[in-house]
Formats: sequence, structure tokens, C-alpha cells
Amino acid sequence: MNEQSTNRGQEPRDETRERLLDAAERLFCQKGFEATSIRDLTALAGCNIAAVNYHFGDKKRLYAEMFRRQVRGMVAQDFRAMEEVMAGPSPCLEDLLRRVISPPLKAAFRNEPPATAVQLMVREVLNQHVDMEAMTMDLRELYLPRMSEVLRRLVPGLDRAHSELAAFSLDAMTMHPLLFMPFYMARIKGLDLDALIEYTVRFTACAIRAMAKGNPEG
Amino acid sequence: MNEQSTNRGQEPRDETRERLLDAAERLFCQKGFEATSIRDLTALAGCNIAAVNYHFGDKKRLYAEMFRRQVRGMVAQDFRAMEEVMAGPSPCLEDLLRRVISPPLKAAFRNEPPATAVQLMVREVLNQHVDMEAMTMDLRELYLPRMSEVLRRLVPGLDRAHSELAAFSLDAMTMHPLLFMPFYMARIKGLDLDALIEYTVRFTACAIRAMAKGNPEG
DNA sequence: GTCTATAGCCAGATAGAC
DNA sequence: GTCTATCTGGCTATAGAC
Repeated sequence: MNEQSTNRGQEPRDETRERLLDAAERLFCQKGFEATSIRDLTALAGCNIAAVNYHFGDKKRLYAEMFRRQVRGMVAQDFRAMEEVMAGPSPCLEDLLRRVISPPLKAAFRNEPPATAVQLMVREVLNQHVDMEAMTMDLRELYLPRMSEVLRRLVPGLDRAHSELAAFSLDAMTMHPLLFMPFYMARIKGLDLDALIEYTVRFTACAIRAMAKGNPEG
Repeated sequence: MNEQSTNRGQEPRDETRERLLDAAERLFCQKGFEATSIRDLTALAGCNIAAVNYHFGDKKRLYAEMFRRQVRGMVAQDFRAMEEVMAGPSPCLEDLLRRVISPPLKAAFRNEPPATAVQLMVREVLNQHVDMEAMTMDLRELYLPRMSEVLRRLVPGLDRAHSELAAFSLDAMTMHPLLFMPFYMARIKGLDLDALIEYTVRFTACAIRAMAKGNPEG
């Protein structure tokens, strides 16, 4: 909580704690909770095993703090995407989808942070370690309603239930190629990263628009 | 390999080995490789720890054998779905999608086998333990081309590249609600299992049809 | 083919020096 | 706040009796 109580004024304040969180971000996301030992973590962070216990209590609470940070980052990134697209001159559905889908897919191509955060979420669903229900309240209480609202603005005739489901589907269409990208690439000749992104954007956009047309309310 | 060498003629031939495979199916799929100890496995199978070593060599080879069995089962199930739908009086895209999407989603609702097999695949992508490239050859060499062909028959104007991508997307649209079903249900009021299945079928069908229309070949 | 017993290792957590 | 040293426990794998 109040980590600047003793060493105020110094530049590398609680440097070890931060390095541990960074290490946790890398290793927990890439290998999972069970396959990552605190010995791995402290080796990467360049400190001693006991540091985990001192700064966080135990392995699980270090994981929980890292998890919270990752969820916040993900939500923030998608919020930025939404606000930027909606603030543009002529907001359109494809632009929003591209802005949301593209970064994690490009990151997955290099095994980098925005993609590993999604992997973390999948891992956590498969093996629960924290109280997700409580921790992803931001995501449920802020992200989903906002995304749902934005989709309804961009697609006339889309009702609330379908816009909420569409927000989930957008997640689905991002997550799958992110996880199985090597299989996509190996199987489909001539498919490169940009083509995969464009396909995913078009596929999702068409489906969402069709959901609106199928609904007589619009 | 030749497991009926000594006790031929008996009914419960290699019963322990089979019970171990069943236990592996349950525990590896539900908790993952790292979180499952051979002690858990043998406890569930009702035998001794050493049995794993005797019958399979080590933990990893038990996992590999179970994995192979699961992949075969998944592919077989989807093949049956394709053949049954195509053999029907008037095959249509929605019927095929419903026949593929429905069983795992219904199973996920009860945490049962056809859903846990999909979870196993996701786990294996996140933490590699076997040579997937070699083990899923059936899936790549048989399943994908056949599904791609069936989709092209059901959707005039769909070209090969789009039909292959669509086969992946079908997977994406099945996997996501399967993993995140509790979140769907908690967030979207009045959403029940059947409604979720119907939405997923319609969403996917609309998108695949749109991919065909967008392509001037048809 | 199934068991007991045990070897050998690595994990997470903590006590206590500095 | 960071370290060394150590405790305790669970794990995989194996040797050897039956």
C-alpha cells in the first residue's frame, strides 16, 4: 500500500518490488502459475527468494497483484481504442474493430505483452487462482457496457442484447488467432499477418451488421 | 503396444491401464499437466503410484497417449457431424454449424468430456508438452480440408482461402463461449444455453455468407 | 501386474544475520 | 530491505518383494 514510507526522495524507490512484478508479468503470462517457481521469478528479477515473501507475502499474492495490473492495462487499451475511434471525423465499425484486433494479433506474432495479457486471462479461466469475479469488475462494469454502447452507435438497428453478445464475439475472434496463429499460418498458404487481421475485421464486421439487419427494431 | 500378451481371454483386460487413461482424461483436461500429480491420477484410478511407470514409462507418456485419444475423438465427432448433415435431404450451413457448435457448448454447461477436450487443446497450446505438429496431423490433413470443402458446397461463392479461414473461425466461435460461459451468463440478462447456441450459429453463418458475397468469384 | 519403500530432487515459506 | 541457511513437504521415478 504505502510503499514510499521509508525511502522517500530516492530515485529507485522499491526497485526490487517493481522488478519482481515485471518478472511476474513475463513468466506467469508465458508459462502459467503452476509452471513458474518463485525461484524462476527471483532469478529473472535479480534478487533473492525471500524478497517475494517480504514484498508480497507469498507467491499467490504476487500473482494477484500482477493480474490486477494486467487487467487494468487491457481495459485501458481498449478504452483508448474506443475513445479515439469515436472522436474521429467519421467513426465506422471496421475502424473500431481494426483498432481493437490489430495490436494483440501483431503482438502475438512476436510473443509480446498485449498478447500475453490475453493468454493470462485464458490461463486464469482454465486454472483459477484469484477471485476473477471481483477483480474484473472494471471489465464487466465499465468495459462491456461501453463497448456495447459504441457498437450500437456504429451499427444502427443493433439492439442491446446483440451488442453485448457482439462484444464477446469480438473477443472470441481476437483470442483464437492469437492462440492458434502458428496453425493458421502453417495451414493457409500465403496468409500473412496483415491478411489475417483484415479477414478477422471483415468477418466480425459482417456478422455484427447482419445481427442488426436480422432485428426488426432498427 | 501388445497389452494382451499375458492375460488373454479375461474380461477386464488391462483394467488398471484403462482406468489410468480415464483418470488422465479427467484430471489433465480439468487441471492441466503441471497441476496434476501422478498421485492424483493413481488415487482416482484406484491403483498404486508405480502403475503409471509400469504401464506408460512416465507421466509425460501417459499424458501423450491420453492426448492422442482426445484428438481422435474430437476429429471423429466433427466428421460424423459433417457426414450426417451432408447426407441429409437438404443440407444447409446453419444445420452444420449447429451440429458442430451445440455439443461442446452443452457439454461445457456441465463440464463434461466434449468440452474438456477443447480445453485440453487450449492448455496444450499455452503449455506445450507433446509434439502437436505431429499428433494433430489427422486434424490438419483430414479435418480442415474436409470442413473447408463442405463449407464451399454449402455456401456458393466461397473461395478456398475464405473457406479455410472460416473453418478456423467456426472453431473460434465455439471455443470462446465454451471457456467464458459463466461470464456470458452473468453479464447478459436472460441469456440461456439455447439462446447462446442460436446466436453463435447465426453470427457465424452470417459472417461466412458475407465472406462469399464479398468475393466476386461466386 | 501390483504393491511397499525409498531415493533424490525441487518447491514454498521462514528465521535470523547484516 | 536484502541476504544466507534451513525446514518441511510434495513431487517423479525406481528398486525390489510378492
